[in-house]
Order: sequence, then C-alpha cells, then structure tokens
Amino acid sequence: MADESSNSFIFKDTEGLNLLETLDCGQCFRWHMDENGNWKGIIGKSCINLNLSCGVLYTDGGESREQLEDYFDFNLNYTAIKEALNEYPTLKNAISYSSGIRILKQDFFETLITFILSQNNNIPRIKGLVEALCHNFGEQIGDNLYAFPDDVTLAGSTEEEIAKIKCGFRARYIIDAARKVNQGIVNPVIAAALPLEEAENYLSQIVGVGKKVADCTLLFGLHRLDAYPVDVWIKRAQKNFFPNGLPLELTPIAGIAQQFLFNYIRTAPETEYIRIAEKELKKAEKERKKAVTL
DNA sequence: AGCCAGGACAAGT
DNA sequence: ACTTGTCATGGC
Repeated sequence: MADESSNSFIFKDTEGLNLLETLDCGQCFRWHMDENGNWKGIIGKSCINLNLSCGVLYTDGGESREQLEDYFDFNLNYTAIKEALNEYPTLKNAISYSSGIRILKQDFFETLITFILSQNNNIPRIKGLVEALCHNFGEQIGDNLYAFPDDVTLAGSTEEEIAKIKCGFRARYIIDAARKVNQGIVNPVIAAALPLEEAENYLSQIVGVGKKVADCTLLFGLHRLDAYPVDVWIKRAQKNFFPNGLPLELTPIAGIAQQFLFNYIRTAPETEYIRIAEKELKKAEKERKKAVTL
C-alpha cells in the first residue's frame, strides 16, 4: 500500500484522527479491528481496509479518493472546532480523553435504520442486529460481505421477514421507515435543509422515530452538526457537568461536543465514579421501594 | 438471575 | 407539561 493504485489512497494530513476512537464510539457499527490494529468495514458497496500509522491514513478498496475524504470529513477543520470546545473544562477533559474522534458522514438511509435498531439496545447487540440485517437483506459484495440493504428491498419485505433478525418490536419501525423513504414521504434532501426542530419533527413522521433517533440520523447521516442526540449517557453527563444544558455558543457544533461527551461519560476511567454512584443510587432506591411494600 | 441498553409511544397524573 | 408501564431481545 505504498503508493496510490487504482483504489488505494493515502491521506497525509489526518488532523489527529484516531480510528479506534472514531470507529468504536457508537456512531457506526460496521467496522472491525484486526489483531494488528487495522480496520475493515463497508461503505456503500465497497469493502474498505484502513491503516493509520504516524498520522497517515492508508486506505484500500474504496471507490474514489473523494469518497473517503468525504466519509472522514477531512475538509472540516477539527483543530479549530476542538479549540472552541476546549474553553469548557469538561469538554476539554473529554477531548483530551479521546481527541481523535471525528463525526463520520454516513449514508442517510443506513443511519436511519441503524439508529432505529439502536433504541433500548446496547452497542454490542446493535452491531449484531445491523450485521444480521445486511446478511439477510443486503447485496453480497464479497466473501461473507454484505452491503447495507436499500430502501427498495426493505420496503418490499414484510414485518415477519424483518423480525427474523430478532429485532423485536423494531421490525415494524423499519418497515415504516423504508416505505416512507421509498415513497419519498421522507426525503433526505428536505431533512437536511430544514431548521433543526422542523427536521426532527419531519423525521418523526416515521413510526418509531422520536427526537433521539431523529437527531442521530441528522448528525451521523446528514452531517447536521447542530443535532444533539440525548440518550441515557448524555443525560448522565448533563446531570453531572451541564445541569443547565450545553453553552448556547456551542449550538452550531453541539453534535460534535455530544460525541466527545458520550465517549467520555461512558468509558473514561475518570468518570467511573459517576457510573458507580448512579448504580448505588439505583440500588438504594430499589431497597427503599421494597421496604415500603412490606 | 436480574438489570440494563445511543427509545418510542400511549396512558395516566 | 411531566411521570410510568410496556414493548422484544440478549449482553454482561
């Protein structure tokens, strides 16, 4: 992979990109690291290999240089964004914990369906469900490799067929999403252009899509950096660090701040005391309720 | 064994 | 406008 052949590309200025932090921070679910620290994943119908050493990203298998440049959003100046976020102590800590996170520019439909699958689920299981969906409904693009299914395929399936992947109550949500996208009732171009709150409501036409899933779709699938998904982890972070919400100045890039915060509160050693404290609190609450009923 | 998970939704205060 | 129960499944 020394020089750029037909589908191998080199990105020399990766601005502090860290593949583990970016590909395993809960924004995407189809990338896998091997024992050497290299990554393999699927973008569109391409299986892509990634190797990052000494700040240089070597890619193999992509369609074009522009495809990867776009996917990793290399034209956005992350140094400047992180400087703005660093003005706030908690965000500064979160960024120094995992400074190599970038918000990927993923496919709209894939992101929409993936985050429908994400609801009330943990990340390992989301990965399994997405993989099962691709395996059962996606086009085979290689040896045991499947693209994410398109809206036509999913819209043409039944709820029972979708439920085969064991996604439970989410099966009918997927059908509804696929049909509304397929019929043009939900159009990514329109969603991308609407003001945030209207865009959230627009996507919430889909049964099973509320504010959280809408925000994830807007942020990860349409690169709306003002979208700020609030899940159980972000609620925890807010309770402890931003009881009055994020600073208003950060509104245009709240989504990026959110992703640093999410990874920080969920996995950083220095926030473990918060996770433990909440567990203890919950346990005590349960004991209290038990005592009342006796 | 039981709690929880990148929630949404309906029904109840 | 806020709480609560329910939904299907399996990771830990």
